[in-house]
Amino acid sequence: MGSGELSSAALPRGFFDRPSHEVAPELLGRVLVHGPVAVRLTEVEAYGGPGEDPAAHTYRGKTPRNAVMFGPPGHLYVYFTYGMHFCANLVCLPEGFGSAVLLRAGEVVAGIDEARARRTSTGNGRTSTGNGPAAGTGPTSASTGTGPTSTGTGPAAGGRAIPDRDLARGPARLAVALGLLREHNGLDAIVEASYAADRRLTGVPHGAAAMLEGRPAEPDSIRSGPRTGISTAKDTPWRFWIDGDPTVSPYRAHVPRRRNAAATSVGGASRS
DNA sequence: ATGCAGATAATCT
DNA sequence: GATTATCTGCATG
Repeated sequence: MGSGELSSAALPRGFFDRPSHEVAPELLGRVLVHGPVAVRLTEVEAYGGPGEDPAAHTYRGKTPRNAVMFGPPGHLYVYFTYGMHFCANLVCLPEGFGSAVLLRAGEVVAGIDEARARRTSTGNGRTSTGNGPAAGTGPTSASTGTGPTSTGTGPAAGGRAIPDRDLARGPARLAVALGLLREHNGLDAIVEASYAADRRLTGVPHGAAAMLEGRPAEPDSIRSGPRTGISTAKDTPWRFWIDGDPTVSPYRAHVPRRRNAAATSVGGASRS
């Protein structure tokens, strides 16, 4: 069916009206659409509610930042972290319960040119550190998704092109590829079934999001393990991924960032 | 292939 | 003031 991925039905809100650790594994293989870009989820992490999950943003209760997590299910919780990155979650359980699933990685299945442009340029608040805008002229479409080709096409002299598998490999990269920013915090990812039937979601308007059924991952292919980048609750195996999928991000243990000795010194006469 | 350090700002104590 | 649900480039083996 060619690009059949985008013609799958929309997920109902009830799908997210469950504990996040139950929703998370079933989210693998599903497709999140935002404007022209669609991503097939291959890696996610569940985060629980107040008092039950020390690693969750909601552990200490409701605050202005995590308010969306306490709202109705199926909405996007987008937060800013490390002074430069956005990460996207899908809210679970009914209003009043603060839990969600962090979207850690996926495969871009539509709008690959747009996704690459966002990841390449300084587009979404990304600071182009070392490499400049690369002046990349539009590479070949390769919209079929299949075909591991596209390697040979000129990556623009001077700057190497981002491999397809890395476009949404990691939570911050996934957010950039989908064009999710602060303003999309709270955006509803559940669309009306009638809308899905009429438009077939082949062209979700810019600014709108939609969760599609996609093709759920085979249960036998799902793996689980400890969550990434957290300093607490390291024994809770609430990270789920599709075994063998090249877009799954490598596991990285949390490393306490080495503080600047001068900054922490109490009376430190440390001169720089 | 693996490891480290820097960037950079909102949020919470 | 410390921490952070991270990414990237550069260094080393």
